This record gives sequence, C-alpha cells and structure tokens, in this order.
Amino acid sequence: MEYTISQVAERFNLTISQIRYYDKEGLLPDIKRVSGIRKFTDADIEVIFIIECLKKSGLQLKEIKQFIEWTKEGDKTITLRLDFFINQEKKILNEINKLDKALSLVRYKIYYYTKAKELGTTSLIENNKKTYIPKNIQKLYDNAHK
Amino acid sequence: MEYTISQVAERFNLTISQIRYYDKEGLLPDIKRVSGIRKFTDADIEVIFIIECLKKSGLQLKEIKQFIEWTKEGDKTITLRLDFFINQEKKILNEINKLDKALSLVRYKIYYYTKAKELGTTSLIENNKKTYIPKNIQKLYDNAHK
DNA sequence: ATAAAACCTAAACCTAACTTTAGGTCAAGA
DNA sequence: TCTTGACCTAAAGTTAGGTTTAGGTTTTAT
Repeated sequence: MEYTISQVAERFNLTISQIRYYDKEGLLPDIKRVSGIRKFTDADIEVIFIIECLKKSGLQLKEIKQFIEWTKEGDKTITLRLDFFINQEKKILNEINKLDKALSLVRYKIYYYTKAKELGTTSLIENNKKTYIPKNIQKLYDNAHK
Repeated sequence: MEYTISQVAERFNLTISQIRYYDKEGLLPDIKRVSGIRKFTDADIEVIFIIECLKKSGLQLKEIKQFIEWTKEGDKTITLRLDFFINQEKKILNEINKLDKALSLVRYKIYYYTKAKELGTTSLIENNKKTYIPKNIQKLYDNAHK
C-alpha cells in the first residue's frame, strides 16, 4: 500500500507540516516521490511509528535521527543501537518514577482540596498549616537527589 | 530558617537564573529582600517544591502560575483548584500509560538487537523482516487512538 | 475544460523556557 | 581597605520543534 501525506498525518495524529519537518530534518528514509509528491510505503509508516514511540519517551528529534543514521550504516552499528535502547529503557523507567512521585503530590492535593471544599475554607485544615505537605511526600522528594 | 538563592538552587537542582526567572514570571510569592537580596523562607521552599512537582508532571509554567494565583485569591477558588488537580491526575496517568507503551517497544528492540549482536547481523532475524514490529506492540499503538 | 482540493518549497515567524551578557551593588575575609 | 565572591537587573540571545505565509504545481471531480 501507498499513502499520501495527509493519510499518514491522520493515522499518527500529526500535522502535515510536522511530517514535512521530520523529512526535512532527515528523520525519514528517502520517501518515494511521484512528480514531486510523497508516497509513503508501509516501511515508511513503520519508521514513523518508531519515531513517535521514541518521541513519547522523551527523546529529542536529533537523538532519534542519530539512531536512524546508525540503522542506515548497517551491522557495524548494532552494538551502538543496542546500547541506545538499553539506555532508553533506563530513562523511561526514571521518567515513570518521577511521574509516580508527582502523582502522590497531586493525590494529596485532591484530598486536601476535597476537604477544603466540604469545609468551605482552607483555613480550618491541619491546624492552619495551609500548605503542609505530608512527610511521606516530602520524603519522596528528598530521595530524588540521592 | 532563611536561604540564599544559591542554596535554594542547589537544593532543587535548579540554576540560579531559573529561580530568578520563575520569580520574574510571577510563580513565586513575594520573596523577602534584604537590601535587594532575596531571602527564601521555608514557606517559599515549599512553593518551589510544588512548582517542581507540577513541572515534572508536564505542566507549563503559565498553568502553574494560574494555580498560584488562585491560591492567592483565597477560598472562592477552592473548587477551581480541586478541579485543577483532578485534571492533573488524569494527565499524569495518561502520561504514564504512554511511557508504558514506549517501554514495550524499547524492550522489544533490546531483545531484537541482543539477538542481532549474537548473530553479528540483523539480516538473519525474522525471515529478513528487519524492522518487524510484533503484533502486540502494534496493537498498543492502534489502541492509542481510540 | 476548469475549478477546487491536495500537494510542493523556501523562508519567515512563533513560543516556551531558559541562558548569556553587561554593568552594577553588597558582604565577608585577609 | 581592598578585593573577591555572591548577589542584583534588564535586555538580548538561544534552542527545539514546530507553524505560517507566499507563491507555485498536480490531481481530481464536475
């Protein structure tokens, strides 16, 4: 199958100019053209899928480009590519960890403001310590620097 | 206790100019000054802690500022603040979900390149379908749009 | 045959979140 | 006292990841 740029955009929930931008930045392999117009193959779609995954996991476009260039260079970059993904796994786990901590604070705040809403005021909560953050959440933060 | 800007920077792993920038952008409450020099109190530290948490969870500074302004406006914004955090909880859960999916791809790639490294080439894997993405990972992606 | 819709490029513009620079004040130790 | 290091402001510069604009082809539907 072949796809137009707008079909690809819709499928990945990207804008057309985003895809053209990725192409310009060298993230996409050589896309086939018919009288100047891009025709995307299933293999191209797969590359975009990987780009999107890596983007979601917090990588910059130039880092993703590096990986794509290694791919083009063939078997001699296998180890580099393996290390790239091993490193990426760590980063993602770290990121999830941070989000878990942020979630704790947010949930504490939900509890706090639910209580405040019932009382109609924040001033009666926790002996007037309005912005008190519970020890277990503070601790989460402190540990983040060790 | 009172702290200088560099002490605060170190504690939160921020740069001094970042803190000044937050101050300029109105994210910090009125910081005490002694002959022009900022003196941070424990209450100020707590605000910065919350800012950092919200930043980690993907919020923009102007959204965080909005919350801080609501805080200043007092009890009439309790419901707004509660909704803000309820919404933020959803966003974080969503973000974690995306990261989990990215993690699946990354782990598949680790498996793939580990195999490739053993063989010394990618060309012998999966019947020459070099960039094949397993069905269960494809499915993860497809579901992302429903 | 023609008009609208979809495609193209190059280049200028945009925003967030900083950093850097330039020039100056303040505090502490030798 | 002096000088060194930490602080200050305002304003310009930077980077990523785009979008917008302007002007021009190509394809498709009527």
